[in-house]
Amino acid sequence: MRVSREKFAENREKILSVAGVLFRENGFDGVGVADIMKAAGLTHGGFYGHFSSKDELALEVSRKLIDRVEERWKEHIASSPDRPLETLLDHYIHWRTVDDPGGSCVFATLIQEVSRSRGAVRAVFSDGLSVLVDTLADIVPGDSEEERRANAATTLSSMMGAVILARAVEDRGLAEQFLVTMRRQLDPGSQR
Amino acid sequence: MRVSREKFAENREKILSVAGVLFRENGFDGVGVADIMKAAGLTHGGFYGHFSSKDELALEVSRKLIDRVEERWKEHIASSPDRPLETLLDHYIHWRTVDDPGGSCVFATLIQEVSRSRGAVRAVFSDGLSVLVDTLADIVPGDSEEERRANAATTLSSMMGAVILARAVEDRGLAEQFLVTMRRQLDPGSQR
DNA sequence: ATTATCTATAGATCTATAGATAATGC
DNA sequence: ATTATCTATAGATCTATAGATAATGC
Repeated sequence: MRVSREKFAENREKILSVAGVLFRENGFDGVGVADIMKAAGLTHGGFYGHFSSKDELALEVSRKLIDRVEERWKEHIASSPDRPLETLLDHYIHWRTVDDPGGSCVFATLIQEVSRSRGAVRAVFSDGLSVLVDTLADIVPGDSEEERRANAATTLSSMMGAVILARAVEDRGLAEQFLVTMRRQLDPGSQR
Repeated sequence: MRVSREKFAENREKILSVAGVLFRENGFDGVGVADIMKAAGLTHGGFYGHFSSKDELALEVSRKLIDRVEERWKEHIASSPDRPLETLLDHYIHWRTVDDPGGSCVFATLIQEVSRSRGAVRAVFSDGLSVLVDTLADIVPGDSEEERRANAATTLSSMMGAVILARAVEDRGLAEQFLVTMRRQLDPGSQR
């Protein structure tokens, strides 16, 4: 079944898209090429017409998902010039994020697995975090550039830490504690 | 080759111990039974005389490593009655933790993988986090029990978040930023 | 101390699965 | 792009045996 150039490109996007969800839900090691192709409505063997290996797919997906996080953050910030940090925090520290790992921030789902690895994927994640710190440094409170960068670093750790822990606990009340409490603490209107 | 009762028990502990390191370094899915047995100086087949499955081993190892974290935290706290939180933070938010995933806090290495799973291992991790919040609630500042529990939750997220991110970035300067900045921010002597 | 029994381990093997390749078809 | 196939790997099982433990005897 040969397919048009257009359909080929479409299939490739579909593979990238379903892989993005499945990788975030199950980890890179937790999904197989066959699973991904099945979810994309294609057969196993066809995969290698699009990507030379599962690793290459992981790299492309990582790039795409990290770009998406960066874009989204910038959109939230741009959409609310008078309270950009509050808007960003409202979107990030939220049940939606916790309950939909397959559709939210890659870092909150895959950082640990990636940190154990070496190579291109790790580098992409590492750079992505660096960009997020830079982005936060522009909207976080602080009297000097240095202080703002410091605040950006703690804010990033805290945001992601809260979501990661909220996902880990089975007690919804405790999970909520992680979210609500952190949201309140990071609010620049309230303190610090 | 039969082995004395004592040696048998010793072998079991050795398996648990090397598995504890290898799991933290590579993830549960990242090490095989054969790898673990080899590291323990035994052969693959012998494993099933000690544990009925890899899952059972993962559960025992999880229990052991989580108990160890709880104990360590209590020791740090007991060792320094006038500044328990500072002492705990000094030990946790440290290069030692970042650079030795195989020998430090299980949560900082395996939470994401475990969060994706269901079953006994997940439950053990979940309960473990709950215990750590309780532990922190006793030493964190706050005017009411409620406020202390809230502070405990944010402190836990922040501590772990900082270590997780510090491990993820390749730039040592940025990693240090995550650590040093968070250590300073969480210091009860300085603010909040 | 001898003999019989028991059992932890080694090593081989089985089965399922996963990534990857090759042949075929349109 | 499909379908079949290949190869490597991983968890798990099986069998034989070294050698520890238990029962017996002096």
